Amino acid sequence: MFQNTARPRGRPRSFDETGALEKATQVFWSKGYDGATIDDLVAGMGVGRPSLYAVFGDKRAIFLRVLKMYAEKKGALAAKALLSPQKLRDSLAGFMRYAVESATEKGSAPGCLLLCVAPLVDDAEVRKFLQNAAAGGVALVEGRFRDGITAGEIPSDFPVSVRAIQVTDFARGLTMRAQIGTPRKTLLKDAEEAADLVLLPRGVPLAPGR
Amino acid sequence: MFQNTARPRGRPRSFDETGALEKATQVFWSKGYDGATIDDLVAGMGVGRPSLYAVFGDKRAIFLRVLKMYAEKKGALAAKALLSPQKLRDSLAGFMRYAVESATEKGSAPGCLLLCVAPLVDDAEVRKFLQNAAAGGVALVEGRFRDGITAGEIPSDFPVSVRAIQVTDFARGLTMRAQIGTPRKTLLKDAEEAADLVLLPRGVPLAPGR
DNA sequence: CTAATTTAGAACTGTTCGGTTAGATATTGC
DNA sequence: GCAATATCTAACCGAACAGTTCTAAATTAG
Repeated sequence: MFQNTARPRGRPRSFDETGALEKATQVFWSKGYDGATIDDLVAGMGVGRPSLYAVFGDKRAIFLRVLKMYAEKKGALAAKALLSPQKLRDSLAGFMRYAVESATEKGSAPGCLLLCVAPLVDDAEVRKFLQNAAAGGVALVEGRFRDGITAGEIPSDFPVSVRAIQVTDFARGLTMRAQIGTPRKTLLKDAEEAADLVLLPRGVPLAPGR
Repeated sequence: MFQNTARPRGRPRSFDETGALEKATQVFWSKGYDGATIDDLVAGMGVGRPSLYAVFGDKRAIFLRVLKMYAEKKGALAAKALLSPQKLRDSLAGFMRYAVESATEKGSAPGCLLLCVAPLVDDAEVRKFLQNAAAGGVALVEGRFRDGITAGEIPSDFPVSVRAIQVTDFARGLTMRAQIGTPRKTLLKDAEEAADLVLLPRGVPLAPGR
């Protein structure tokens, strides 16, 4: 019944398109954009060279598709971590914990494709995509803060926009430290501290006059 | 009188060694490590190909020297921004402002060699260097916090270590956002907000029970 | 002025890379 | 079974690249 698209005529492909892209993600992730050669992709994706060009296009096209797939998956999981029903503080901690965990995953290179690899690609479309993705992340956190206001977890004058940006900056910082080899355990602890920090009430300055 | 090293015998060099390394910094900064070819370095440094190999060694060796020179310069300026005699809050803001300003400098690529380029280099020595540099940055901020305690700007139970890490994480986040094209003005404003945040007193939780 | 020494410039070499082409292989339609 | 179609394997091609070599130029020592 699900044979909706009648099997195409010629020799069937020996690879799965999205599966190949997921493998390509690993290649770009571990070798970077410039560092990844076509041969690396051919080997890593399990797709023959001519098929690679025919099906996906050149390296840039593959990278863009990888980037979009990666961002979608990562965004969905981040949203899940952030929006699952729990206390605000735990939502924020979960969000940053997720950043740390995915950046320190065994089997993948440390760091994050969106944060550590893609920004180095000198390409207008990539840049634009990253800006949108970043804005989306902030919006997600902002939304959670606003829900927190509705739920009475934080006061209605809580500086939502500012703190949302700070949460994402923290996630960036944690991810970058993952990339240079900071152990997961350390980063998870720092994520908890960060969650506490961004919820502190806007203060009277510490030594007011000096 | 300062002709301490008697002029060497052969044909004099047509380039200045540290000057060439500074130009190499720009090359790596704008093109990344993998993206920079020897020809790029030859052109950018104003050094002939054979001289480049004779004097500096291969690309990796050049990069390591560039990295050390860059870190030394950047570290000194960061320390200056952080330790100049002013209120603690302004020191911290100055530190992060400096991160933003150097990451959004006109004429250089956005971002930071230590943060955006070097971590992608898959090399044990580079990794080690980056870890030390990161630790040095935290230590610098910690020192400033401790001075603040001595000066009575913050209470003696201020969580120095935690907040120092958070300051550096913020600087990382701001720098990464610079790289994807966030305008300097925005980042400078965020740096100020970050300085305020990391000085907030360790709080009683907002809605204590839930 | 001449020989020795060091760098500069240009050309050379083997390798890797991106992208394409040609022939073999597997599948569908009839 | 046979033609048509689509993919796979392998080889190929020109360009770019890293690293070296060879020769010309600039300087010092004597």
